[in-house]
Amino acid sequence: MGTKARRAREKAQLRQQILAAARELFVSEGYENVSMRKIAQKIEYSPTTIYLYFRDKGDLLDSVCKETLLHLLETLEQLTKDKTGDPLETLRKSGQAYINFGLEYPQDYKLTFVIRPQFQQGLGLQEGSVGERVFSYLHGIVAECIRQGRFRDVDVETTGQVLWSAVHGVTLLLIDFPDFPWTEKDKLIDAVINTTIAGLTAE
Amino acid sequence: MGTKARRAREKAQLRQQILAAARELFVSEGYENVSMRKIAQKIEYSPTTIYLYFRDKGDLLDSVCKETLLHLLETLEQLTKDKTGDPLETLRKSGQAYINFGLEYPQDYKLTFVIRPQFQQGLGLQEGSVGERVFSYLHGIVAECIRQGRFRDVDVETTGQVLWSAVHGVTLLLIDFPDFPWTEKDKLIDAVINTTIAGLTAE
DNA sequence: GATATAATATTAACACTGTAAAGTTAAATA
DNA sequence: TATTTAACTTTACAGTGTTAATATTATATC
Repeated sequence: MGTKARRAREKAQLRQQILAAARELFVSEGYENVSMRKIAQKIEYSPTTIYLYFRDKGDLLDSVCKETLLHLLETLEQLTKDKTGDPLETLRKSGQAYINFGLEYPQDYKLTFVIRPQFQQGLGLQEGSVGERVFSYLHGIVAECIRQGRFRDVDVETTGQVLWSAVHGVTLLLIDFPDFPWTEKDKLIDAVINTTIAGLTAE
Repeated sequence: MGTKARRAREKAQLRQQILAAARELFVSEGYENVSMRKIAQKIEYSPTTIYLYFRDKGDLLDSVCKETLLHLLETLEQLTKDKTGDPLETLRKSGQAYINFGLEYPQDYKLTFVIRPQFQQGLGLQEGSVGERVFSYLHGIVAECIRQGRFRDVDVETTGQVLWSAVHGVTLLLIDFPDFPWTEKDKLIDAVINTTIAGLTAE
């Protein structure tokens, strides 16, 4: 009596196929240049079939972004499997990883942190959401730095938000203004991270 | 024989009227939710008349953003009329002013620094452009700080870009994620600016 | 195996989009 | 007054997200 299970599996498969097609097109053509019809064509279904799996185009975007956040979270957590070591160093590496993620998948990053808040609402940060988990990851590291007395300010929230501002800022600028006469990219990234951490530790 | 002059004046007037209508709608409804027809209706002309004054919707956006950059530049320059005083303090005030500008006109800021690079190309930074003038303003202050030996790094470009990353980052985050549990807004802004400047000055 | 039922996919339609081309009207020049 | 020029509008096209109605297919029941 596994037909039911098989059907569910097939349904999930098609859903995933739609999602993959949507992501590919969003990334290559830009969210607003992708029509439901284009996505449908790519998966060889009629346009309205998509609506059986997703509420609307915005829901499709939401789902793509959720995957991206999960990917980011995994990338970050991978990095800090070895809990040992200086938390300041962990923070530095996490910042690097965050920025690198953004630059490696610039369009995915923009979809999640720019386009989505523009069309939908902000990040879903409700209890247990992926977004919330990314932040508690950051908070964990920052809290450990504070616990060891490495930071001037002892406010985890503010400190975390300052860090986020810095990495988000440089990531978006590098993505959005590729023609700007940046100093050598890696030098700039290092400078942003070092400056911010130095500013937080300075007595 | 002032008819020609009057006609030119009228033409410029209508252009300005279109621009004003476009800005109002872009700001209140969002760029992608504004149609040429809506703009036309607002100024009580037919939709295609706009095309006699602007190449296309993107050109309209460009022009709106150029005005915004000019407004930003004036705001910043206003602030530093009195050249006296600590350049570090000037930098601090400029950072504050930049962020405040973004938060006071969030949609205009996003149009210029997010939407435009998405639909058109980046900032127009060619010689003498408004964008270029904003940057040379920043460079001037940073250069003075470096001249007085206040910064660790002596690279004007990198230092300027680090500062821009910080203020751009926090501005966008505050605009894009209004529901995020930010620490008190002014506290965060102060923290970003103080941290960055502290990081740049730390020995 | 035939039939009823449920799941899945499609077709047709609506009101809207940016913008190119052609047509119309009013003003300036000759 | 006739003609050219400028300003503006009408019409049209190909495309958009999405809903409602319809059709098709696969499963469950007899």
